[in-house]
Amino acid sequence: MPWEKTFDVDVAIDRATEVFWEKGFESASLADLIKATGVNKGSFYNAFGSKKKLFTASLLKYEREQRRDALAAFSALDNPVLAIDQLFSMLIEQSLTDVKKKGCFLVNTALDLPNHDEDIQEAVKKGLKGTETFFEQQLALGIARNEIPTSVDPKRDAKGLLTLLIGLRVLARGVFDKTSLESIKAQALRMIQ
Amino acid sequence: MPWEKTFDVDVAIDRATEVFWEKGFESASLADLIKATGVNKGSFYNAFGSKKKLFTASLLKYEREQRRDALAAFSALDNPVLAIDQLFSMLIEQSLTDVKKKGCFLVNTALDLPNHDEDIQEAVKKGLKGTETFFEQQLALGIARNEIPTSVDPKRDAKGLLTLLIGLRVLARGVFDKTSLESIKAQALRMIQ
DNA sequence: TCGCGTTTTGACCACTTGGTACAAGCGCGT
DNA sequence: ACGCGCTTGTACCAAGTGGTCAAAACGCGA
Repeated sequence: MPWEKTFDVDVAIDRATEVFWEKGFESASLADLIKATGVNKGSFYNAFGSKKKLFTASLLKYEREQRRDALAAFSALDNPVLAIDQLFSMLIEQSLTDVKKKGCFLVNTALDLPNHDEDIQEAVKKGLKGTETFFEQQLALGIARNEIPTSVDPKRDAKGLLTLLIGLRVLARGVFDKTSLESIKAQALRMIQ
Repeated sequence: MPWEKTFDVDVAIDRATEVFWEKGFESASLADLIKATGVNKGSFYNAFGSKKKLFTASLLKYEREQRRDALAAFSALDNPVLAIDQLFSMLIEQSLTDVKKKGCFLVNTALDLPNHDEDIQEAVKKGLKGTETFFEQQLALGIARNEIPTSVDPKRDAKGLLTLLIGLRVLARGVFDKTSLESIKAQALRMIQ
Protein backbone atom coordinates (compact mmCIF):
# COMPACT_ATOMS: atom_id res chain seq x y z
CA MET A 1 0.00 0.00 0.00
CA PRO A 2 1.67 3.18 -1.10
CA TRP A 3 1.13 6.28 0.99
CA GLU A 4 -1.97 6.38 3.10
CA LYS A 5 -4.33 9.35 3.07
CA THR A 6 -3.30 12.12 5.42
CA PHE A 7 -6.88 12.82 6.48
CA ASP A 8 -9.67 10.68 7.82
CA VAL A 9 -12.32 10.34 5.14
CA ASP A 10 -15.04 9.73 7.72
CA VAL A 11 -14.18 12.84 9.68
CA ALA A 12 -14.08 14.85 6.48
CA ILE A 13 -17.55 13.65 5.55
CA ASP A 14 -18.83 14.69 8.97
CA ARG A 15 -17.36 18.15 8.56
CA ALA A 16 -18.88 18.43 5.13
CA THR A 17 -22.21 17.21 6.47
CA GLU A 18 -22.24 20.11 8.87
CA VAL A 19 -21.93 22.53 5.95
CA PHE A 20 -24.51 20.83 3.71
CA TRP A 21 -26.86 20.51 6.65
CA GLU A 22 -26.68 24.19 7.46
CA LYS A 23 -26.75 25.62 3.95
CA GLY A 24 -28.18 22.97 1.65
CA PHE A 25 -26.54 21.55 -1.46
CA GLU A 26 -26.61 24.59 -3.72
CA SER A 27 -25.61 27.18 -1.18
CA ALA A 28 -22.71 25.16 0.14
CA SER A 29 -19.81 26.15 -2.09
CA LEU A 30 -16.70 24.12 -2.79
CA ALA A 31 -14.75 26.78 -0.93
CA ASP A 32 -16.93 26.25 2.14
CA LEU A 33 -16.44 22.50 1.99
CA ILE A 34 -12.71 22.75 1.53
CA LYS A 35 -12.37 25.13 4.42
CA ALA A 36 -14.53 22.96 6.67
CA THR A 37 -12.82 19.69 5.82
CA GLY A 38 -9.29 21.06 5.57
CA VAL A 39 -8.82 18.88 2.51
CA ASN A 40 -7.45 20.71 -0.47
CA LYS A 41 -9.14 20.78 -3.82
CA GLY A 42 -7.15 18.10 -5.62
CA SER A 43 -7.39 15.62 -2.76
CA PHE A 44 -11.03 16.50 -2.42
CA TYR A 45 -11.81 15.39 -5.94
CA ASN A 46 -9.49 12.42 -5.65
CA ALA A 47 -11.32 11.26 -2.55
CA PHE A 48 -14.94 12.18 -3.27
CA GLY A 49 -15.29 12.56 -7.01
CA SER A 50 -17.64 15.52 -6.98
CA LYS A 51 -19.64 17.84 -4.80
CA LYS A 52 -22.76 15.86 -5.52
CA LYS A 53 -21.22 12.51 -4.61
CA LEU A 54 -20.02 13.95 -1.33
CA PHE A 55 -23.48 15.30 -0.64
CA THR A 56 -24.97 11.88 -1.22
CA ALA A 57 -22.38 10.30 1.06
CA SER A 58 -23.14 12.92 3.73
CA LEU A 59 -26.86 12.34 3.53
CA LEU A 60 -26.56 8.57 3.71
CA LYS A 61 -24.17 8.74 6.65
CA TYR A 62 -26.53 11.10 8.46
CA GLU A 63 -29.45 8.81 7.76
CA ARG A 64 -27.53 5.87 9.16
CA GLU A 65 -25.75 7.40 12.13
CA GLN A 66 -28.11 10.11 13.27
CA ARG A 67 -31.61 9.12 12.35
CA ARG A 68 -31.46 5.34 12.43
CA ASP A 69 -29.27 4.96 15.49
CA ALA A 70 -31.31 7.48 17.47
CA LEU A 71 -34.57 5.71 16.72
CA ALA A 72 -33.02 2.36 17.56
CA ALA A 73 -32.09 3.75 20.96
CA PHE A 74 -35.64 4.94 21.58
CA SER A 75 -37.00 1.57 20.49
CA ALA A 76 -34.72 -0.06 23.01
CA LEU A 77 -36.56 1.73 25.80
CA ASP A 78 -39.25 -0.87 25.22
CA ASN A 79 -41.87 1.68 26.26
CA PRO A 80 -43.78 3.12 23.28
CA VAL A 81 -45.31 6.21 24.87
CA LEU A 82 -42.08 7.12 26.59
CA ALA A 83 -40.11 6.52 23.40
CA ILE A 84 -42.28 8.93 21.44
CA ASP A 85 -42.27 11.41 24.30
CA GLN A 86 -38.50 11.37 24.53
CA LEU A 87 -38.04 11.56 20.78
CA PHE A 88 -39.98 14.80 20.64
CA SER A 89 -38.17 16.10 23.72
CA MET A 90 -34.86 15.41 22.06
CA LEU A 91 -35.86 17.21 18.89
CA ILE A 92 -36.92 20.25 20.87
CA GLU A 93 -33.78 20.32 22.93
CA GLN A 94 -31.58 19.88 19.87
CA SER A 95 -33.35 22.75 18.16
CA LEU A 96 -32.98 25.07 21.11
CA THR A 97 -29.34 24.15 21.65
CA ASP A 98 -28.06 24.41 18.10
CA VAL A 99 -26.96 28.01 17.59
CA LYS A 100 -26.88 27.47 13.84
CA LYS A 101 -30.46 26.22 13.82
CA LYS A 102 -29.66 23.63 11.20
CA GLY A 103 -32.86 21.70 11.79
CA CYS A 104 -32.92 18.20 10.36
CA PHE A 105 -30.72 17.38 7.39
CA LEU A 106 -33.30 14.96 6.01
CA VAL A 107 -36.22 17.35 6.38
CA ASN A 108 -34.24 20.22 4.90
CA THR A 109 -33.44 18.08 1.89
CA ALA A 110 -37.01 16.80 1.70
CA LEU A 111 -38.36 20.29 1.17
CA ASP A 112 -35.91 20.69 -1.67
CA LEU A 113 -36.74 17.31 -3.14
CA PRO A 114 -37.86 18.32 -6.64
CA ASN A 115 -34.49 19.98 -7.21
CA HIS A 116 -32.46 16.87 -6.44
CA ASP A 117 -31.53 13.78 -8.41
CA GLU A 118 -33.27 10.45 -8.22
CA ASP A 119 -30.81 8.79 -5.86
CA ILE A 120 -31.05 11.59 -3.32
CA GLN A 121 -34.82 11.57 -3.55
CA GLU A 122 -34.76 7.87 -2.80
CA ALA A 123 -32.48 8.31 0.20
CA VAL A 124 -34.74 10.97 1.69
CA LYS A 125 -37.89 8.96 1.12
CA LYS A 126 -36.27 5.92 2.67
CA GLY A 127 -35.24 7.90 5.74
CA LEU A 128 -38.65 9.42 6.32
CA LYS A 129 -40.33 6.11 5.67
CA GLY A 130 -38.08 4.63 8.35
CA THR A 131 -39.27 7.21 10.84
CA GLU A 132 -42.87 6.52 9.90
CA THR A 133 -42.27 2.82 10.45
CA PHE A 134 -40.73 3.55 13.82
CA PHE A 135 -43.91 5.35 14.88
CA GLU A 136 -46.07 2.58 13.48
CA GLN A 137 -44.21 -0.12 15.39
CA GLN A 138 -44.29 1.82 18.63
CA LEU A 139 -48.01 2.45 18.30
CA ALA A 140 -48.75 -1.19 17.52
CA LEU A 141 -46.68 -2.30 20.48
CA GLY A 142 -48.40 0.20 22.77
CA ILE A 143 -51.83 -0.98 21.69
CA ALA A 144 -50.91 -4.63 22.20
CA ARG A 145 -49.85 -3.77 25.74
CA ASN A 146 -52.91 -1.66 26.49
CA GLU A 147 -50.74 1.40 26.98
CA ILE A 148 -52.28 3.12 23.98
CA PRO A 149 -56.04 3.15 23.30
CA THR A 150 -57.38 0.97 20.51
CA SER A 151 -58.90 4.05 18.90
CA VAL A 152 -55.39 4.72 17.62
CA ASP A 153 -54.67 3.31 14.19
CA PRO A 154 -50.92 2.62 13.91
CA LYS A 155 -50.69 3.10 10.15
CA ARG A 156 -52.76 6.25 10.03
CA ASP A 157 -51.44 7.88 13.17
CA ALA A 158 -47.84 7.10 12.31
CA LYS A 159 -48.30 9.42 9.36
CA GLY A 160 -49.78 12.02 11.65
CA LEU A 161 -46.86 11.85 14.03
CA LEU A 162 -44.37 12.04 11.18
CA THR A 163 -46.15 15.12 9.89
CA LEU A 164 -46.01 16.77 13.30
CA LEU A 165 -42.33 15.90 13.60
CA ILE A 166 -41.57 17.51 10.25
CA GLY A 167 -43.64 20.58 11.02
CA LEU A 168 -41.80 20.88 14.31
CA ARG A 169 -38.45 20.70 12.55
CA VAL A 170 -39.44 23.47 10.17
CA LEU A 171 -40.88 25.74 12.84
CA ALA A 172 -37.87 25.15 15.04
CA ARG A 173 -35.63 26.85 12.50
CA GLY A 174 -36.62 30.24 13.78
CA VAL A 175 -40.37 30.67 13.80
CA PHE A 176 -41.53 29.07 17.03
CA ASP A 177 -40.17 29.56 20.54
CA LYS A 178 -39.73 26.90 23.19
CA THR A 179 -43.29 27.07 24.52
CA SER A 180 -44.83 26.67 21.09
CA LEU A 181 -42.55 23.75 20.27
CA GLU A 182 -43.57 22.02 23.47
CA SER A 183 -47.18 22.57 22.59
CA ILE A 184 -46.55 20.57 19.41
CA LYS A 185 -45.12 17.77 21.47
CA ALA A 186 -48.20 17.86 23.72
CA GLN A 187 -50.31 17.62 20.61
CA ALA A 188 -48.43 14.52 19.50
CA LEU A 189 -48.89 12.84 22.88
CA ARG A 190 -52.54 13.77 22.99
CA MET A 191 -52.94 12.08 19.64
CA ILE A 192 -51.92 8.72 21.02
CA GLN A 193 -53.79 8.77 24.31
CA MET B 1 -44.18 62.02 -16.66
CA PRO B 2 -41.89 60.97 -19.49
CA TRP B 3 -42.05 57.54 -21.00
CA GLU B 4 -43.94 54.89 -19.05
CA LYS B 5 -42.48 51.47 -18.38
CA THR B 6 -42.99 49.00 -21.19
CA PHE B 7 -43.72 46.14 -18.83
CA ASP B 8 -46.15 45.65 -15.98
CA VAL B 9 -44.22 45.62 -12.71
CA ASP B 10 -46.88 43.53 -11.01
CA VAL B 11 -46.84 40.88 -13.69
CA ALA B 12 -43.05 40.81 -13.59
CA ILE B 13 -43.12 40.24 -9.84
CA ASP B 14 -45.53 37.36 -10.30
CA ARG B 15 -43.27 35.76 -12.89
CA ALA B 16 -40.30 36.22 -10.59
CA THR B 17 -42.28 34.78 -7.70
CA GLU B 18 -42.77 31.62 -9.69
CA VAL B 19 -38.99 31.24 -10.01
CA PHE B 20 -38.15 32.07 -6.39
CA TRP B 21 -40.96 29.82 -5.22
CA GLU B 22 -39.68 26.86 -7.19
CA LYS B 23 -35.96 27.27 -6.59
CA GLY B 24 -35.49 29.42 -3.53
CA PHE B 25 -33.53 32.65 -3.29
CA GLU B 26 -30.00 31.33 -3.77
CA SER B 27 -30.72 28.88 -6.56
CA ALA B 28 -32.72 31.34 -8.58
CA SER B 29 -30.16 33.11 -10.73
CA LEU B 30 -30.47 36.55 -12.27
CA ALA B 31 -30.49 34.85 -15.64
CA ASP B 32 -33.51 32.78 -14.56
CA LEU B 33 -35.33 35.86 -13.36
CA ILE B 34 -34.59 37.85 -16.47
CA LYS B 35 -35.75 35.04 -18.71
CA ALA B 36 -38.93 34.53 -16.67
CA THR B 37 -39.87 38.19 -16.46
CA GLY B 38 -38.75 39.16 -19.95
CA VAL B 39 -37.31 42.32 -18.42
CA ASN B 40 -33.74 42.95 -19.41
CA LYS B 41 -30.96 43.55 -16.97
CA GLY B 42 -30.83 47.32 -17.03
CA SER B 43 -34.56 47.73 -16.58
CA PHE B 44 -34.51 45.00 -13.98
CA TYR B 45 -32.14 46.89 -11.72
CA ASN B 46 -33.82 50.17 -12.46
CA ALA B 47 -37.17 48.75 -11.42
CA PHE B 48 -36.26 46.43 -8.56
CA GLY B 49 -32.92 47.56 -7.19
CA SER B 50 -31.50 44.14 -6.48
CA LYS B 51 -32.25 40.43 -6.48
CA LYS B 52 -32.88 40.54 -2.76
CA LYS B 53 -35.33 43.42 -2.95
CA LEU B 54 -37.27 41.62 -5.64
CA PHE B 55 -37.35 38.50 -3.51
CA THR B 56 -38.77 40.48 -0.62
CA ALA B 57 -41.36 42.04 -2.89
CA SER B 58 -42.28 38.61 -4.21
CA LEU B 59 -42.64 37.15 -0.75
CA LEU B 60 -44.79 40.00 0.52
CA LYS B 61 -47.01 39.89 -2.53
CA TYR B 62 -47.45 36.15 -2.11
CA GLU B 63 -48.26 36.59 1.55
CA ARG B 64 -50.88 39.16 0.71
CA GLU B 65 -52.47 37.72 -2.41
CA GLN B 66 -52.15 34.00 -1.94
CA ARG B 67 -52.12 33.27 1.75
CA ARG B 68 -54.17 36.11 3.18
CA ASP B 69 -56.83 36.26 0.50
CA ALA B 70 -57.30 32.49 0.50
CA LEU B 71 -57.80 32.39 4.27
CA ALA B 72 -60.19 35.32 4.07
CA ALA B 73 -62.27 33.33 1.59
CA PHE B 74 -62.39 30.34 3.91
CA SER B 75 -63.33 32.56 6.82
CA ALA B 76 -66.18 33.91 4.75
CA LEU B 77 -67.70 30.43 4.64
CA ASP B 78 -68.77 31.15 8.18
CA ASN B 79 -68.46 27.47 8.99
CA PRO B 80 -65.31 26.65 10.97
CA VAL B 81 -65.10 22.90 10.44
CA LEU B 82 -65.88 23.21 6.76
CA ALA B 83 -63.37 26.03 6.41
CA ILE B 84 -60.56 23.93 7.86
CA ASP B 85 -61.67 20.90 5.87
CA GLN B 86 -61.66 22.85 2.63
CA LEU B 87 -58.36 24.53 3.39
CA PHE B 88 -56.63 21.17 3.70
CA SER B 89 -58.44 19.87 0.64
CA MET B 90 -57.22 22.85 -1.34
CA LEU B 91 -53.62 22.32 -0.22
CA ILE B 92 -53.75 18.68 -1.26
CA GLU B 93 -55.27 19.43 -4.62
CA GLN B 94 -52.77 22.22 -5.27
CA SER B 95 -49.91 19.89 -4.44
CA LEU B 96 -51.16 17.13 -6.69
CA THR B 97 -51.87 19.52 -9.55
CA ASP B 98 -48.65 21.50 -9.59
CA VAL B 99 -46.24 19.64 -11.87
CA LYS B 100 -43.35 21.65 -10.49
CA LYS B 101 -44.21 20.67 -6.92
CA LYS B 102 -43.33 24.12 -5.66
CA GLY B 103 -45.06 23.59 -2.32
CA CYS B 104 -45.70 26.76 -0.32
CA PHE B 105 -43.48 29.77 -0.87
CA LEU B 106 -43.76 30.76 2.78
CA VAL B 107 -42.98 27.29 4.12
CA ASN B 108 -40.08 26.85 1.72
CA THR B 109 -38.63 30.13 2.92
CA ALA B 110 -39.36 29.28 6.55
CA LEU B 111 -37.16 26.21 6.41
CA ASP B 112 -34.39 28.41 5.07
CA LEU B 113 -34.98 31.07 7.67
CA PRO B 114 -31.55 31.22 9.35
CA ASN B 115 -29.98 32.02 5.97
CA HIS B 116 -32.17 35.05 5.33
CA ASP B 117 -32.08 38.66 6.47
CA GLU B 118 -34.11 40.09 9.29
CA ASP B 119 -36.85 41.63 7.14
CA ILE B 120 -37.51 38.37 5.34
CA GLN B 121 -37.57 36.48 8.62
CA GLU B 122 -40.16 38.92 9.86
CA ALA B 123 -42.31 38.54 6.79
CA VAL B 124 -42.31 34.76 7.08
CA LYS B 125 -43.09 34.81 10.78
CA LYS B 126 -45.92 37.23 10.20
CA GLY B 127 -47.39 35.04 7.48
CA LEU B 128 -47.29 31.87 9.54
CA LYS B 129 -48.61 33.70 12.56
CA GLY B 130 -51.50 34.85 10.40
CA THR B 131 -52.33 31.27 9.52
CA GLU B 132 -52.13 30.26 13.15
CA THR B 133 -54.50 33.09 14.03
CA PHE B 134 -56.88 31.93 11.31
CA PHE B 135 -57.03 28.48 12.89
CA GLU B 136 -57.44 29.96 16.34
CA GLN B 137 -60.37 32.13 15.27
CA GLN B 138 -62.09 29.29 13.49
CA LEU B 139 -61.71 27.00 16.48
CA ALA B 140 -63.03 29.61 18.89
CA LEU B 141 -65.99 30.28 16.63
CA GLY B 142 -66.72 26.58 16.29
CA ILE B 143 -66.65 26.08 20.03
CA ALA B 144 -68.95 29.05 20.62
CA ARG B 145 -71.41 27.49 18.20
CA ASN B 146 -71.13 23.98 19.67
CA GLU B 147 -69.79 22.69 16.37
CA ILE B 148 -66.43 21.86 17.93
CA PRO B 149 -66.08 20.13 21.31
CA THR B 150 -64.97 22.20 24.28
CA SER B 151 -62.07 19.81 24.80
CA VAL B 152 -60.41 21.70 21.96
CA ASP B 153 -58.20 24.57 23.08
CA PRO B 154 -58.10 27.19 20.29
CA LYS B 155 -54.64 28.54 21.13
CA ARG B 156 -53.00 25.18 21.60
CA ASP B 157 -54.71 23.35 18.75
CA ALA B 158 -54.17 26.18 16.32
CA LYS B 159 -50.46 25.49 16.70
CA GLY B 160 -51.12 21.81 16.11
CA LEU B 161 -53.04 22.49 12.93
CA LEU B 162 -50.37 24.86 11.68
CA THR B 163 -47.76 22.20 12.31
CA LEU B 164 -49.76 19.62 10.37
CA LEU B 165 -50.24 22.09 7.54
CA ILE B 166 -46.52 22.71 7.31
CA GLY B 167 -45.67 19.04 7.51
CA LEU B 168 -48.17 18.42 4.75
CA ARG B 169 -46.57 21.06 2.57
CA VAL B 170 -43.15 19.50 3.02
CA LEU B 171 -44.28 15.94 2.42
CA ALA B 172 -46.28 17.04 -0.60
CA ARG B 173 -43.08 18.05 -2.38
CA GLY B 174 -42.44 14.50 -3.41
CA VAL B 175 -42.47 12.19 -0.41
CA PHE B 176 -46.13 11.38 0.18
CA ASP B 177 -48.74 10.26 -2.31
CA LYS B 178 -52.37 11.34 -2.44
CA THR B 179 -53.62 8.76 0.05
CA SER B 180 -51.03 9.69 2.65
CA LEU B 181 -51.74 13.40 2.23
CA GLU B 182 -55.42 12.75 2.77
CA SER B 183 -54.61 10.83 5.87
CA ILE B 184 -52.96 13.98 7.23
CA LYS B 185 -56.09 15.92 6.52
CA ALA B 186 -58.13 13.27 8.33
CA GLN B 187 -55.76 13.65 11.25
CA ALA B 188 -56.36 17.38 11.34
CA LEU B 189 -60.12 16.96 11.32
CA ARG B 190 -59.97 14.29 13.99
CA MET B 191 -58.05 16.72 16.13
CA ILE B 192 -60.95 19.15 16.24
CA GLN B 193 -63.80 16.74 16.70
C1' DT C 1 18.20 2.60 -4.47
C1' DC C 2 14.93 2.42 -7.62
C1' DG C 3 10.37 2.13 -9.50
C1' DC C 4 5.48 1.61 -8.77
C1' DG C 5 1.01 3.27 -7.59
C1' DT C 6 -1.11 6.45 -5.01
C1' DT C 7 -1.87 11.09 -2.86
C1' DT C 8 -0.96 15.86 -2.56
C1' DT C 9 -0.40 20.37 -4.21
C1' DG C 10 -1.42 24.62 -6.44
C1' DA C 11 -1.93 26.64 -10.72
C1' DC C 12 -5.28 26.88 -14.09
C1' DC C 13 -9.80 26.67 -16.67
C1' DA C 14 -14.18 28.08 -18.71
C1' DC C 15 -18.28 29.59 -17.08
C1' DT C 16 -21.64 31.82 -14.15
C1' DT C 17 -22.63 34.89 -10.52
C1' DG C 18 -24.85 39.55 -9.04
C1' DG C 19 -24.22 44.07 -10.26
C1' DT C 20 -22.69 48.62 -12.85
C1' DA C 21 -21.90 52.19 -16.53
C1' DC C 22 -23.38 54.66 -20.01
C1' DA C 23 -25.04 55.92 -24.31
C1' DA C 24 -29.13 55.84 -26.79
C1' DG C 25 -34.30 55.99 -26.90
C1' DC C 26 -38.57 57.90 -25.66
C1' DG C 27 -42.53 61.09 -24.72
C1' DC C 28 -43.85 65.03 -22.55
C1' DG C 29 -44.06 70.29 -21.62
C1' DT C 30 -42.24 74.39 -23.34
C1' DA D 1 -37.69 71.70 -32.03
C1' DC D 2 -35.54 71.17 -27.90
C1' DG D 3 -34.32 69.76 -23.41
C1' DC D 4 -35.78 67.35 -19.28
C1' DG D 5 -36.42 63.12 -16.75
C1' DC D 6 -36.99 58.80 -17.15
C1' DT D 7 -36.32 53.92 -19.33
C1' DT D 8 -33.86 50.70 -22.14
C1' DG D 9 -30.25 47.83 -24.09
C1' DT D 10 -25.71 46.27 -23.97
C1' DA D 11 -21.10 46.03 -22.98
C1' DC D 12 -18.54 45.28 -19.12
C1' DC D 13 -16.80 43.96 -14.43
C1' DA D 14 -14.65 41.55 -10.47
C1' DA D 15 -15.48 37.75 -7.83
C1' DG D 16 -16.90 33.26 -7.35
C1' DT D 17 -18.46 28.74 -9.35
C1' DG D 18 -17.40 23.55 -9.87
C1' DG D 19 -13.88 21.07 -11.81
C1' DT D 20 -9.18 19.55 -14.17
C1' DC D 21 -4.36 18.65 -14.62
C1' DA D 22 0.45 17.74 -14.41
C1' DA D 23 4.12 17.56 -11.56
C1' DA D 24 6.00 16.75 -7.13
C1' DA D 25 5.83 13.91 -2.79
C1' DC D 26 5.53 9.72 -0.56
C1' DG D 27 6.08 4.89 1.30
C1' DC D 28 6.40 0.38 0.14
C1' DG D 29 8.41 -3.96 -2.16
C1' DA D 30 12.10 -5.51 -5.03
